[in-house]
Amino acid sequence: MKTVFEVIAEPNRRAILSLLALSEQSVGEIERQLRMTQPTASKHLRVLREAGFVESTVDAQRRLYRLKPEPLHEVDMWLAQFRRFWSARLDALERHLDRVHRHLDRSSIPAKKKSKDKATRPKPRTR
Amino acid sequence: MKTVFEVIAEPNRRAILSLLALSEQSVGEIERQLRMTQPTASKHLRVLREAGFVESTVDAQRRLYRLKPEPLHEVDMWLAQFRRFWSARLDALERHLDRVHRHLDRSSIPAKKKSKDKATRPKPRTR
DNA sequence: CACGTATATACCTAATAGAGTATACACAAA
DNA sequence: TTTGTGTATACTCTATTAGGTATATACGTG
Repeated sequence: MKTVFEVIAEPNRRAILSLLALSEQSVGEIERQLRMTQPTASKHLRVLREAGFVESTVDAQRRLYRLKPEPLHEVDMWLAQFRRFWSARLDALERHLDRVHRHLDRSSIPAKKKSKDKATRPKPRTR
Repeated sequence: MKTVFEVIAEPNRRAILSLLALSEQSVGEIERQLRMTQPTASKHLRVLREAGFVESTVDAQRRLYRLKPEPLHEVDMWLAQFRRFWSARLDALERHLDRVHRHLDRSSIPAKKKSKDKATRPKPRTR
């Protein structure tokens, strides 16, 4: 079975998920709103269902699909390890580390964050 | 160029990103830690670089790669539309809506959240 | 310069995915 | 039962992708 990341790599599937985030939809409604053929919609829904992103209930001839959040939550948790790189709180931390760094350098000229100061890089070496 | 979602669909690339979340690494360090051949590492790094996930600086023969957060932030923002499905705050909202719903139904027996009450579903129809 | 190290790239191949078309199946209305 | 509607699936075709091997390029050392 596909990983959650492979599942959301496909644009039509992401579109279906966004649609289902608004409300449950039948296959036909999805087809029409997203301008895809019926087999294409059904096939993507199958992938989403098998990966746990959606579930369906029968309503006469129709199948009503709705979102199940677990796999998306999993993606969210994977992202956790990177959040400090863009959260506002890190900006503050970075500024703090910059200040400390400049202090340790005893440089009177305030260094830019992206300083290419040779001394801070590991020595070239041969293995 | 690949979408951010296609980029992170590949497990080796996700592993590289996780590694770079810890600290910048040379190609050789990535190869060894993730047990991939050198060309494989270089090729994945190229994809990551072209999509803006990483940047590299030259250090003698080595290239040091480090994370750039923008594309991952983009994924995070895409997820926003789904967060209400798993956030604690929604649980409260759902309970609230359930209460309201039961009240409108004038049902004396507390209905379960997943009630399959026919009356709440759209009528079958022919187009 | 010759040689070793680090990385990038070209080329080939196998596997896979997604679209399209046709068809099967389930249900409902007449 | 016949017919129309809604959905799933089988089959085929094409394009893309990732890995492997070989090679090119850049740099450093002696």
